[in-house]
Amino acid sequence: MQYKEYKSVNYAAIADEVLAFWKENKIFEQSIEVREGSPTFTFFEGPPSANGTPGIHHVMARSIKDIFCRYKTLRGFQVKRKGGWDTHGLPVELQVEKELGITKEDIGKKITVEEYNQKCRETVMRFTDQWDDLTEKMGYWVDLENPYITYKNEYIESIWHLLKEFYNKGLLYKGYTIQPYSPAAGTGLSSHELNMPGTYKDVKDTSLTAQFKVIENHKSEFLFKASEGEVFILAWTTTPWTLPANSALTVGKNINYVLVKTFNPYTYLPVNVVLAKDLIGKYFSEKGKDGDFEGFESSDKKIIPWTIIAECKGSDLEGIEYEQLLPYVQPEAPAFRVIIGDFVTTEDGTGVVHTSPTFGADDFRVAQQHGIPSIMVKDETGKDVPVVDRRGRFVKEITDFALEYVKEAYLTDDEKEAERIKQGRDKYLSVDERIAIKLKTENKAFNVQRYEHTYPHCWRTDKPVLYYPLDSWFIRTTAMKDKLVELNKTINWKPESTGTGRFGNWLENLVDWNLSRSRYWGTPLPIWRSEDGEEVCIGSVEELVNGIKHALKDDVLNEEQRKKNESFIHSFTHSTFDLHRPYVDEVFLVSASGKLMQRETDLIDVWFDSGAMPFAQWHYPFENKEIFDANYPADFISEGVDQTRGWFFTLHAISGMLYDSIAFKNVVSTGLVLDKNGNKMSKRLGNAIDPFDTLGKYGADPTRWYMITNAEPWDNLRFNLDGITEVRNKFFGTLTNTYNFFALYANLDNYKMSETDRVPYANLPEMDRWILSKLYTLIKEVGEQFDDYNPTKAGRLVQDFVCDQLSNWYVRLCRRRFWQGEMTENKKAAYETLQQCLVTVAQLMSPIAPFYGDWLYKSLTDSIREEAKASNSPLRHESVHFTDWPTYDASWVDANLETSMELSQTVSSLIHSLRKTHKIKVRQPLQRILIPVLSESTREQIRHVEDIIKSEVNIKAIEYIDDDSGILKKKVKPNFKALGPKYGKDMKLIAEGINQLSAEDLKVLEKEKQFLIPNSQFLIALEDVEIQTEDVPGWLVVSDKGITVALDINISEELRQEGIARDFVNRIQNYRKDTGFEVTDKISIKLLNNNEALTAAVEANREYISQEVQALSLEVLSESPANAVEIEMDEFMLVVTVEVRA
RNA sequence: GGGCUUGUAGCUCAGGUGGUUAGAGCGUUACACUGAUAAUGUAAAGGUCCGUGGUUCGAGUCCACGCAGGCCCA
Repeated sequence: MQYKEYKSVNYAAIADEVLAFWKENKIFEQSIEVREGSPTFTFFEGPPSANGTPGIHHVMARSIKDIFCRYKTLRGFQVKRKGGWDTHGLPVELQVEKELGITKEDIGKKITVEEYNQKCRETVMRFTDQWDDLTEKMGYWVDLENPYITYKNEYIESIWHLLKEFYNKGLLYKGYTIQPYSPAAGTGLSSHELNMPGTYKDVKDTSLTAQFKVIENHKSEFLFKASEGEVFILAWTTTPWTLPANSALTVGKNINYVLVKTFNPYTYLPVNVVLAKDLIGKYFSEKGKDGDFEGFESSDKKIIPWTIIAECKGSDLEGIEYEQLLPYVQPEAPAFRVIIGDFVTTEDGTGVVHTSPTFGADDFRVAQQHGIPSIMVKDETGKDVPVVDRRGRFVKEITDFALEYVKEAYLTDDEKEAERIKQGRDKYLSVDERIAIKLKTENKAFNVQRYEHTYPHCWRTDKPVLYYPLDSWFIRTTAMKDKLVELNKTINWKPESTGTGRFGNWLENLVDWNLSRSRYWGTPLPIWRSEDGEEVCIGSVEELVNGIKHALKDDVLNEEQRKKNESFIHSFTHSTFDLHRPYVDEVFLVSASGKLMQRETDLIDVWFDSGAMPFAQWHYPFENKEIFDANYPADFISEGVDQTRGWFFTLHAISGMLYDSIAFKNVVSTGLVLDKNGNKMSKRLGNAIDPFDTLGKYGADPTRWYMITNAEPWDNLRFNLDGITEVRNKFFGTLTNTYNFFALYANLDNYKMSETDRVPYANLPEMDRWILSKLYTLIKEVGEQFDDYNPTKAGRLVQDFVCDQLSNWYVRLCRRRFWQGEMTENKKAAYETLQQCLVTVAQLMSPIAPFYGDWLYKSLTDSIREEAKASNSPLRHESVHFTDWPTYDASWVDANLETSMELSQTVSSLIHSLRKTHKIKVRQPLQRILIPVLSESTREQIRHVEDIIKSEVNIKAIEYIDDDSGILKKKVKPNFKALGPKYGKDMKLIAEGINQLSAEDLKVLEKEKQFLIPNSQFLIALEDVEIQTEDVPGWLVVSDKGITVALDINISEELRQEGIARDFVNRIQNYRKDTGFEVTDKISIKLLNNNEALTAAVEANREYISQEVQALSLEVLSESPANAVEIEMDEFMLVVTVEVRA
């Protein structure tokens, strides 16, 4: 037996079987070895974190990665894919804390940093077994023998090298970010701490709407033209103490603003103010609208008149300059202008946001984007500091309020009393209140109110937090923004919108990358600093060790520091050192001027870890320079679209900024895997799908095929197990059936393919040429889709070919060729053609369904492997994954033939439809069909496939009628596409005219190629209409896709008898099968003559019947034969004996 | 609140540059076929193309504004 036959197929079992084969023969390793010396195709693995268990979405994401690596291997590239593990970061820390029952506060108290980090290191790799298992079971080929692991010293050393590069280029600097800060506790608060219950409290604060006086110039001209006198922009704040630090006003680009003429409610001076149109009602009463301006001065001033004198968009206000509101401290660069921000709303205030980059996170970001400086003062060491100190007090430069707490809550009762006496008032007035008073008197306040809102408080001191600038280390991405934007344009994004939209916008609005994290488990920032700002950035372990040695020579260090340094040197010489905290914190260096330098305690953002992987995975530049050079940048990466600002960005930023290169050429950003109802999967909700269960039950191939072909990778996938069942039955079932059909008969015929001895094209039957034409077209299109990184379309093409063309048409129509007669050339051609189709399908599908593809390939070709090896022909490979992608050969493609076959399919379908409506079953032969054809080429195309149509629908003859026959009725339809551009508005008239054309008119049109629509001046051309045939009088007619078919349903006696004979054959065949006869058994039949019509039909078709059922004799008896059985036929009762003849 | 994205049959999805009757598979129903048979074929039913406006002779397709879901960011 050349070909294995399979009774029932379990796709999970196939995967297991093939996996065992892969493992035993190291097929993955070989698939890389066989391409040694070929061009490389580089893939970067975005590392998963192994501290969680894998989910079904990982199967999806990794299938995408796997597909293109396999595809490129087939295309002749060597594809190395190094696996990796992401090991640092907050999730690991949180998990450890949860398991130990501790909080961040306890680190260094209940548990040492050393122990804590040790615990993290153990935890993070806890689930690697599960991950490895999934990787294997889903058929993902990635090198897990030598993965990169981000916590390794080598990895960290590479990162340090990169950081030093940034440092040397002046792109790594110490700045600040705005973070929640508790002056009372003297510490920053994490978002976690801010989210603790009870931190947000309702408080009443003094809110203030300030008037910012606009400077008249060309930008603001339109405001002054519309008004007389001074123009102010109104901005609202609940923290008046931040006003001395104001350096910009932010408006919303699309918000509508108005200029209102009115009076200041405190000074009663005439003013013109700008605010959002939607918020007019908050500041002005309806009574004062368009009120009496003239009489205001002499009135009781209870109703302030106002009127709108101009309107504009926020974008019109951009760039307008204004006078500094509280000019205590001058900025170092031009400030005080209107900028655009996306966080402005019209829910509160005036639709204009007072912007202070030192005391607001949004403010900081938007100011940085627009190059607006912060209001800062120099401290005693010359360092820039904000106008509020770390205890929450104004600095001395804010003269009116020097050294006063900005929040009343920071004062004790005693302090308050002392202040009250100093102020000389009955009651202590807070800084906010006194700023309000000051502004009121200076005609700079438009509205002052007590305002109740919720505000976060420090969970330890219960005092309000400040948003305050805290030290942070940054990478100056803004300096290289243009370059990053330019480089991005050379990346092929799938889908494009992620690249231009989400990623492109992100780059356009770039702010400096904040690297600092105040944590314990991560890559330490390799910067050592002295108290007065001398610093060194360490770029390698060697540098560090040299630095330590140098420090030890000096006498700056104390005894303990020396000891710790020596301890590090000791661990280094014994190769037990660790670049994590706390060890690196215990390294003390000495600056050039002989000052002690300690490490900045920050860790770096874990995203830098993953973005550094192109370099760090190879320990570059300390090792593997050649490998790195050959594998940079990546040809292809793929991750979830949520990584756009994560991994995609960090890869891009590091490569772009340091090496002026993109990090990846092609990127597929994938969507989410949702549950079948479109909800996010989560273990908590219990709607998560277990990947191991799924793979075990359905097999990796149907699972992967379903995920890939159901939705394009970048769309969200609604994951439904029923979908896998469908794919399994429809696609894999059909394909396996087709293979089994091939194997069954090939084995019976003892057929064995040869790669060289093939039936030449000239001798191939039409059917074979057709399916091969389809096959070559398929090869081309599938390749194009894979090249375009669209696996969905590639898979769907393969699926359609297998189900619709190969199985439902080629095999179904060619069945006889396989089972009848001796091994003729025709039969040989059928085997060869089918086998070629199947082998090719195995190749084309193998990137998506790697186990099944290999299984199919091997089932089809194992029997000739030895010969193929000997002759070094294409099928010599043990695995489909070593083969070469089939070459597209246009000479096999016959478009004309493909059209013909489509016509035959259409015509057959039409006749089936007619038969059905008239309840004439296919087994009843009919005499003829009539096909009206309007062109000779159509006639030729149908004639080509006449035999196929005839046998498919069981008719004797096909006749054609054309114009000359005179019986053809034609229908004419307007061709809108052609008419539209010519006539436009007159379309309706013309369409009506065309629909009313008579048969005679049509004739004229066809003859003259043009026609004047009656009662109009519209001269239409032949191509302006579509002419179709409609009716054949006296026949049963149906049309579709421009083809009309008429069926002759007269059943002659002869046809009727043939129909009966076919029915008879059918019953005998069923009987043979039910009784368990072998396919090759010859039989004898005895039939009781109990009906003349039946007997006559049998007699008339004796030869046909005998041949079909392999009867050596067929007797009609007048008496019931011995051991007769009764078989029902539509109108008859067969009484027969059917016996095997020896 | 902002950016990106999705919305077509009960379900999952197709529907270049606008062209008048919007398709496929699954599911449902009916019928047929019967040496691929735990397979296969044919057909029927099933649609406010998310909504509202607009552009156009003509809109599922283009534009605007909404609604609903998703992701990321605030």
